[in-house]
Amino acid sequence: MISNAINTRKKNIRETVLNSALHLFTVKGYFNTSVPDIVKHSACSTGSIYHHFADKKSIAEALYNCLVERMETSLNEINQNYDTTKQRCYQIIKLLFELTENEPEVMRFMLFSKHREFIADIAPICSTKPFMIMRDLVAAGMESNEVQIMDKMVAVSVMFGGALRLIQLRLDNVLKEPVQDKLEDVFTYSWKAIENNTE
Amino acid sequence: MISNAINTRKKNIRETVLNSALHLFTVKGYFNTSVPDIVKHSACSTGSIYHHFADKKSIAEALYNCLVERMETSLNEINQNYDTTKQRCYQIIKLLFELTENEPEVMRFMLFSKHREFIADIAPICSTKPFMIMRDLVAAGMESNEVQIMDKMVAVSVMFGGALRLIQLRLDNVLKEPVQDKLEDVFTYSWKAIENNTE
DNA sequence: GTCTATATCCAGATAGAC
DNA sequence: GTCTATCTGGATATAGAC
Repeated sequence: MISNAINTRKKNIRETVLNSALHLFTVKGYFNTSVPDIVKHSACSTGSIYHHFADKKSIAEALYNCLVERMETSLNEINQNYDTTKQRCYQIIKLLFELTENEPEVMRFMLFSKHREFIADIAPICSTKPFMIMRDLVAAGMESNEVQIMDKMVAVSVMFGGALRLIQLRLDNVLKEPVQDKLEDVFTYSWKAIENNTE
Repeated sequence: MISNAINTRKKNIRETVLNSALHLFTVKGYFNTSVPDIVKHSACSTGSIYHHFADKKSIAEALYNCLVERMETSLNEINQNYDTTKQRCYQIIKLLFELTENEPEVMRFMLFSKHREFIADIAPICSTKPFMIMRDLVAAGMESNEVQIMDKMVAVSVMFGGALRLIQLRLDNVLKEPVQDKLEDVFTYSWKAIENNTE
């Protein structure tokens, strides 16, 4: 789930701990989760955990980097498999919505934890790398005349802001239905906002 | 700043503490702020603080309720002073953008702290009351034919998602310019997404 | 109502056997 | 590499003088 480690058979403490941490961090929050909590949930000993991770903070960091990397890979795949900006944007929202329903914990941790509160020097670049892919994607759409010329930050925010907002509402359980039910709608309207129809 | 207390002259510990707490919570985060930190910053003693607040959590609660209430008032004022959905949406985004630049701490605390992590029983209704005002506003726009008929959650998310996303980028310092510079653009494009032009 | 001094608890982290 | 037992600091919260 977390890593695509090679040695899947031998009990991998690192991975076990990361899975427990992901669960506990998203359910109780980082600060409400103690290392003893992780010990209990993962059934790994304190000693083992501290053998594999320098400290509690490092667990969160490893988790974060791992998930961001996975997201980056998925986004790059979408860029390879689809050619128009419109298709790519659609696929990205689809991916985000699927993740929200299938792995809400992952989504919650990636999008809505305040990482800066517990990860000391989060590389601002890394933190926003998936964001940058999306921004560049929209910018490319402007060059190919698919998207209206406008401020790039505005374009990417308008294109994905609605979907991200829906995800948040869903994770907060304000939205009761699966967020996928809204996929076609939210894409259609968000795209309508930025598309260039003065062809 | 925080409260409109009557007795502004006599040193008001409650208010002083709330101001310090807002500052510290947004800069360092709730969990990285200790009561001794608040003691130092506010220059109020531990004893005084615990005389006015049951515990640390209660400080955050008081702060949160106070800010949400203020926001609610502002939104209601906008509803009174403007009649079309379009104008109201514009004014709401304008308000949010002004708050972002003038009182970024307030904005950060309201929009992006994970309150559920530290406020025990946050009334889900209260937590989303400003959200509900916005939703109802957009819904009213559908009845008056200003806004296309669509799922209300989708509509409110698309209408305000872009602006909220820009605010987040600004608070995270990814966006370097004042977010107001984007006001006209983000409103224009977001509104374009949901407006009804089959009049 | 405000203060200082202090009790209590438990988190994060380490030591050292196996 | 994994474990149990334990240290230590600092956090929340209280006691009690003024």
